[in-house]
Amino acid sequence: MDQSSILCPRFAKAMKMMGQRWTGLVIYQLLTGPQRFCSIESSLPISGRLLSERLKELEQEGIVKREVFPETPVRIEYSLTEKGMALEPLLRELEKWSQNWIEVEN
Amino acid sequence: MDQSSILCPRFAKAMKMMGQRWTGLVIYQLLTGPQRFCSIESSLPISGRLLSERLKELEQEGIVKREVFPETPVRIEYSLTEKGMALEPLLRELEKWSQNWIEVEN
DNA sequence: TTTAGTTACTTACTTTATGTAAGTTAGTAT
DNA sequence: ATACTAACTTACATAAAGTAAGTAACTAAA
Repeated sequence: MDQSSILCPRFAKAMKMMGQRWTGLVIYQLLTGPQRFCSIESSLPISGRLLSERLKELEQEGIVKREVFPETPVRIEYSLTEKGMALEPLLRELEKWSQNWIEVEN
Repeated sequence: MDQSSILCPRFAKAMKMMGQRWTGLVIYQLLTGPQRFCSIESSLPISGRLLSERLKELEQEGIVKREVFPETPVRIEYSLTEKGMALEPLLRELEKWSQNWIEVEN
């Protein structure tokens, strides 16, 4: 478990983030536009507990922006920052790959 | 936890795979060419236990190919299949994104 | 002919992450 | 007061990951 070749720390960090359950799908969902908590929650098979956790992490990374609208009941919108938007090509590549190489069923 | 919009099952499956710890890094490492177990193990901070598990999963998905050379001691080489190679653009996108948007330290 | 060395794994066990469900907070509306 | 809503939290069970030691098959050295 000692590394002989050095992994680029930026790349390793990005991998650690994207290689976390739900992160990619949450960002993918936000590519369709700003959305509130319950909307993301119902578009993915993720629980509120984890969605809350992931959104917090993504906000800290500067990938997601959280905006509070003091309406009734309160509306909170999540959207992608420029850094988050920059992930679109990556997600489109995964989309393409999955269309070309994954068959469903199992 | 009910989905109102339907997630494409191919994309969801690809996400589940790539959004697993180490999967992306193992494939990234194999992009540099066929390699044996101990070589991958020492190039990433992954343990033998998990590397063995991931390689088995990737082999089952048809992303990685395992070849046994009955030398002394036995040599086993892992390489990417065509399906695995097709993930290169995706990994290059992540590489680019990380160079542009991630700063190291923390 | 014991002893040690090599690669490629397994097994056993601990810690961390995730899944599930119920509960909380703040602000109306009835 | 009671109920309703959105957005979370908390508590607890299960699954996945981390760590370290062990195994199998073979060779090479003492």
